[in-house]
Amino acid sequence: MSLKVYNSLKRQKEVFTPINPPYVGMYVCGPTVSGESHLGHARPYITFDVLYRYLMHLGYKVRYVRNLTDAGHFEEEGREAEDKISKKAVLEKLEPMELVQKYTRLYHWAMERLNNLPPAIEPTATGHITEQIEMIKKIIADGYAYETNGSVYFDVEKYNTDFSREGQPYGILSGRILEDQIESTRELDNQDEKRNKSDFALWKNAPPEHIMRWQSPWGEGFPGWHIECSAMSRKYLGDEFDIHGGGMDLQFPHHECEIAQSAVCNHKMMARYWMHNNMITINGKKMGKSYNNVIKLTELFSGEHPLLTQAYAPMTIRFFILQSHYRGTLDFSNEALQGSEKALKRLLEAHDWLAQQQGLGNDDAAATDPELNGKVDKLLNEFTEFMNDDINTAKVVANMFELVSVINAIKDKHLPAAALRKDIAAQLQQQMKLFVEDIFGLKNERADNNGKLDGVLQLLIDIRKDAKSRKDFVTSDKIRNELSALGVQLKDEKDGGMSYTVA
RNA sequence: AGCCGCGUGGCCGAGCGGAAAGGCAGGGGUCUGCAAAACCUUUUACGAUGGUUCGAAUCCAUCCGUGGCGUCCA
Repeated sequence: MSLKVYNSLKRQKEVFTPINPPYVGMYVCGPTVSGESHLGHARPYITFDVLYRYLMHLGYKVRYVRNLTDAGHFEEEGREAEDKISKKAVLEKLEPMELVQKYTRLYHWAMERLNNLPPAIEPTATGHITEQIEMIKKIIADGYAYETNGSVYFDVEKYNTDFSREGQPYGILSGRILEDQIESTRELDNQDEKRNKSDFALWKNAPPEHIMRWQSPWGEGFPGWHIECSAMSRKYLGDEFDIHGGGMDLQFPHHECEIAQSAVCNHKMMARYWMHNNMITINGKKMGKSYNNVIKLTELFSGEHPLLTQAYAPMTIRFFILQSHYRGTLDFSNEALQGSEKALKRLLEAHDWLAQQQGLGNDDAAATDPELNGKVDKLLNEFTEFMNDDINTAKVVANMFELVSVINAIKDKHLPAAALRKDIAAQLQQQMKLFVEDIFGLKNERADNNGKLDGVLQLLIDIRKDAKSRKDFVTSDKIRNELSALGVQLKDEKDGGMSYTVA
């Protein structure tokens, strides 16, 4: 059975066939590092991280490219118009690079906390000005762009006319018809510089106070909003690559413009499979700057935001996102996050216990419970089946929980461990580890302290056991309650054992 | 205006033509010195109205609500 993904370009699920197996090229639109990442940004990065991990698990050699936008229309968050910023930045001697570095570091920190693997290449727009200029020159030379007052615009109408004949009209990805849009575009700055309203900027002339500027054949300026992705994906993945991903809101105009620019330069549809994740909503609305409903990742991790009743761990966020399918909207609320927090805790505790077991299962297959074996086997096999069906992590999670019930039943001896066949038990351990840790990237966030904490707690557990055996409940309760107040929960187990979890 | 999309229990979410996954919360129970955890068990749902079909949450139509794009934003 092979992997199928929903291709936005074709509006249907398709079998994934790489252009040059076993190599896979994947480009995902990264953040603009002029501000902090928020919960909404976490979704595409987690979604495509899981896809990246899954593709590698399938044996593909993946080159994952995710850009950093650090040039162009730039403003630090919390401030207003661009020119004000530039002026203020000049007055305060604030280097654009300072902003970029600050937010890049924060972004990398958040990605690591969310346990997203770093992409193979993380190119920056400022590092590829030359490539962008070269691409723009080529587009002008071919007659699909024109210069006005030091700015360069892409001629969308000409492109649409010519490339429609090649079966690639402008709007092919988002299903828009150019004629329908011409009437509908709103007023923008410098609209009079464009031949048509639907034209978009490839290069913008920089006004004197603009602090980010580069020399170009058209004077000092900065690149347009879409050209970097065309230039950088081409440089690192070639004229035609396998997967292009990003948020649904980028489909139009960003990805549409990328396609047009690349098509002029390479005469190819740049990517075969276009994958778009849906939005995270908060009270039903997209989380975004313009709605003033943004919860930054730092705020989420610390709990410091008026909309938050508590802090949420990065793994809780990751799990919350994986509990839904990436193409559906996901609605944020404290109640939902709290639900995920508890669910994840239960999943990881069962998973940890399972991972520690040795020699689980019964050698004597005849003495095992065929119904149980069949159930576990089926649930495990479906992991792959669901992932192959357009990365349905929600269904995989559902199966994981059915297995958690089985695992806990064995742990608590409600089910005899001997009911499970040896090979099924081994498969259970192997598959749970593979999917929970390697593919979903979930891990216990217990602080790593070289086992010192564990030693200390083991001592307290021994003292408590001792006290209990003497029926000295004052002492045993004191240990339990005071540890609880410190965020360490002791759990008495069936066989007289004790374990703990750190909140 | 237009172009896409969505509306499933208290909450979050799968399913997308054949008896409504899973998680959280709530109820009852087992276990426990008491708890917690765990396990068992259980209440509650397909926006509305028509249609197609032997059969619809799933297809079609209309309506209502709502979101995204359209404009910097994942």
